Amino acid sequence: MSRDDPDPTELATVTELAKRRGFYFQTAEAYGGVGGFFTYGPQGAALKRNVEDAWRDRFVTRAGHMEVSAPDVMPEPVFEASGHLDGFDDMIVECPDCDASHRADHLVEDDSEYEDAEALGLDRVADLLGDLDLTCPECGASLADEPVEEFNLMFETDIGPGSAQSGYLRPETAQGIFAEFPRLKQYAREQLPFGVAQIGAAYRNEIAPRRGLVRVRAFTQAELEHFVHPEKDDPPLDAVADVELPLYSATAQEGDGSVETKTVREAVDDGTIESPWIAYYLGVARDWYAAIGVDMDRFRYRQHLSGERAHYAADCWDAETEVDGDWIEVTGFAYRSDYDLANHAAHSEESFTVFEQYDEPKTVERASVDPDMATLGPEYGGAAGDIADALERLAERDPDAFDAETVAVDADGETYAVDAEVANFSVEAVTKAGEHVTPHVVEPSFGIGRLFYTVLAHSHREDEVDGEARTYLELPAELAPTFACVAPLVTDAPLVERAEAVREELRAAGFAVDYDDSGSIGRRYRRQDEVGTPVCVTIDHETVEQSDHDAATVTLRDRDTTAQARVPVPDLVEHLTALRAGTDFADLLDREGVHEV
RNA sequence: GUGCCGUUGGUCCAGUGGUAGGACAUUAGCUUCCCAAGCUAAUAGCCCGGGUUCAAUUCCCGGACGGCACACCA
Repeated sequence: MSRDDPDPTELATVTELAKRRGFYFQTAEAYGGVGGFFTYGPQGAALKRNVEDAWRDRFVTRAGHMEVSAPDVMPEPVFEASGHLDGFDDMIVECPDCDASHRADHLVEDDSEYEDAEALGLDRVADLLGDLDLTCPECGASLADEPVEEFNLMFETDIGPGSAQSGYLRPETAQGIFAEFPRLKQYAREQLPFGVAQIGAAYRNEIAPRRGLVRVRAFTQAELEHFVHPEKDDPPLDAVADVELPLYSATAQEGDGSVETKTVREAVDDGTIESPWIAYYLGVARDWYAAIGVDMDRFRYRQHLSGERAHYAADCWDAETEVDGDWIEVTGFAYRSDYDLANHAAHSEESFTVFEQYDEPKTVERASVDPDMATLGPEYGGAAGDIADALERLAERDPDAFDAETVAVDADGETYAVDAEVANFSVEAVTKAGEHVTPHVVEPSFGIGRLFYTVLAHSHREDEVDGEARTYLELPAELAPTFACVAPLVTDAPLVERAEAVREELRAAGFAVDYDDSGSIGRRYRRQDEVGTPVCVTIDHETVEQSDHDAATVTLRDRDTTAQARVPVPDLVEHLTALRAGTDFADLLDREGVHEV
């Protein structure tokens, strides 16, 4: 399957397999189901966990970053600061004739000079619909007197009894990192750069959940917030310089261009990717996607068009995979500058900067005042405080003003002539040890559910074995929910006993092992194939008859090729460990004690 | 959220104004003994609420859920 050959039934195939084999299914089906919510079944939960572990391994452990776990519910002020409370609001107006609903703010923007109609508020936008004589784009009916309703994509909840405090289910995990930045920077000893990751649930009350796991109301995100110095930190580009990226640039999307493959280095040098940090992560992520089983023929990086880019993001790329004939966004890579930290700093009392010490302290001359409030207070009453502040600003701006007998300052709209002596003006040498820096943020934000869905779809295979149709999941061994299935060839007591012993041994060694002694061996192999179990271990008569019990051999059967090899039982753990780490089944045959069947 | 279509064992489907049938799957037994074989048997279903009717899984209305299109996707 390639992008030239989309399969419109892929969604149906994956959904059917998912339900039947316990990967995922709709939540609360017993109660009619609920839109946009899915429950991961036994195989799915294991596969999802393995995807998360693979992500953690690559983007946290190997990168030396830290991982945190914040609550799903955060208090309202967090989302006031992040902009979600306003920005996540949609202003909806319904057409009285055809019932189509539209974004009222967009209609106003299209027909007026306003660029951000949402900021005008509900009432004003409702008035504008009438003032501008706006009509329904669908049927042309007048929208003049229609009510404009607010729809917030965040789930709201009350914290504590009564209406004490409002909280929201987080619409992205990122804010749980930004809001805790003051603590996290302490932990990182204020040393840039450092990265903080989080894997967790996020919630959006989508208007129209769609297409299985693609658009849901509760989903798992894996986000990394890499805090870097705005000028001084550069990514280790050399590590990924030669990684080839399928890039679908904004220019290509606007013209008749197509996906162009460039190395990370080329894309940075020719300016296709503006931010070296983003380029770095596109490179790291590309190899990671390939490793977890994303089909690279059905993968691309798409640059955001200028219109869809958030205003704070200098450069923004999405990783997209093709499933069921459509491209879906699985990761967003954004250079968020200091947008988030600056906003939290403005809304809270905490400091969201790190203190960067100079190599050498710098001494600068600074003019300052120390107004004599005992004089100012009685003389100017309530204005005294503002006058003192004004004097201070004036000292910084225009120190010469204090040379005169009296100083003129503006406060509260009036000009006051203050005795220069009362201001206590002085110029002193101040030693600066460093400065406060608001870090910039590089954010790769992964949608685990969509990746999970992509991996399922892209690993799905159909072939024929001995004239019989077969379906299997070609999952990377590292990701397989069940790693091995142990099976007695037939249900004779000695074979069953031996098989159970092997099963226990492998489980004790840390493998996810299934056991199956039902029906014919072929049927059992097919069952495991369907959930992507990489290897089956079969105990046969030969196993129990072999005189040297410790050297008895079993059959290993490979999922992808159905090839078989005989290996001694004592070597099983070693061989399976190698397979799980990515060794090819064919390479097992070169190992001592192993032979082909 | 709007429009169209749909919802029948675990899964995929057929069908009916008098409460249902297949295929696959599952379980048990026989058989077979390294790739979904065969035979026998068993388990298991009409999305929810209201209406029309002697009788509704079937017809009508509403809801939930799903698919497609449009809208939406910070």
